[in-house]
Amino acid sequence: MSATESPSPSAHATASATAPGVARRLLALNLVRLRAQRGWSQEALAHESGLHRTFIAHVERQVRNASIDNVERLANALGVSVAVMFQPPPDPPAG
Amino acid sequence: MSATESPSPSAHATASATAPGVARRLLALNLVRLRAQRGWSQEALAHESGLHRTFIAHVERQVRNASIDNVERLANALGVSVAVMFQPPPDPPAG
DNA sequence: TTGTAGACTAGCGTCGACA
DNA sequence: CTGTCGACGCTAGTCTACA
Repeated sequence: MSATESPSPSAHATASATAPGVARRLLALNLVRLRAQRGWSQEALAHESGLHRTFIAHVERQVRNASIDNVERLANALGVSVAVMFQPPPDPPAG
Repeated sequence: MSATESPSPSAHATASATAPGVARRLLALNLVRLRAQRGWSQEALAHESGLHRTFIAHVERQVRNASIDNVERLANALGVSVAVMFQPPPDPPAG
């Protein structure tokens, strides 16, 4: 592991990188969207994911930063992959 | 919001769904892979992501369940999207 | 049905040190 | 350079209750 060959990797903040909070937003957006597609209520999703109702509400409002373990549980309840939870919206409303 | 139209959505545990812990594993796998591609050490990635060295080590060993905010920071440091962190491996060595 | 507040527990995430 | 233990602060996550 000769990482010493690695030159100075920038500083520690790549401006071109993703903006902070996008993950939380994407998660919330996809969460509401997917949940609406199932026609489930927050309570239903909470039951399916085995989490609490208040927690689901907070995640959708982006007032809470969920952990991987729970994000996976949410995706699992929605029948989707964990990766799609952070996927950008399918496409904007064209009409 | 007439979620009442939604009948019994299974029970609460879809066996066909993703197995528990895949997210943690995928994150660890991609983390090591991406980090190796950059030729960075755990310490370097820790510096880039603004996180602690011990935390990076734990995540790679799957002994820790990181939160979205930190996963995004990791992906950010690696210059990739948060979704790719949970993406399955490209493909195994065919040789 | 959903949002929010308050209190509580469990675990995340940091730091320092050693193998 | 990397893995791991001990201690500590902070907040994720739960539960109850009200608007």
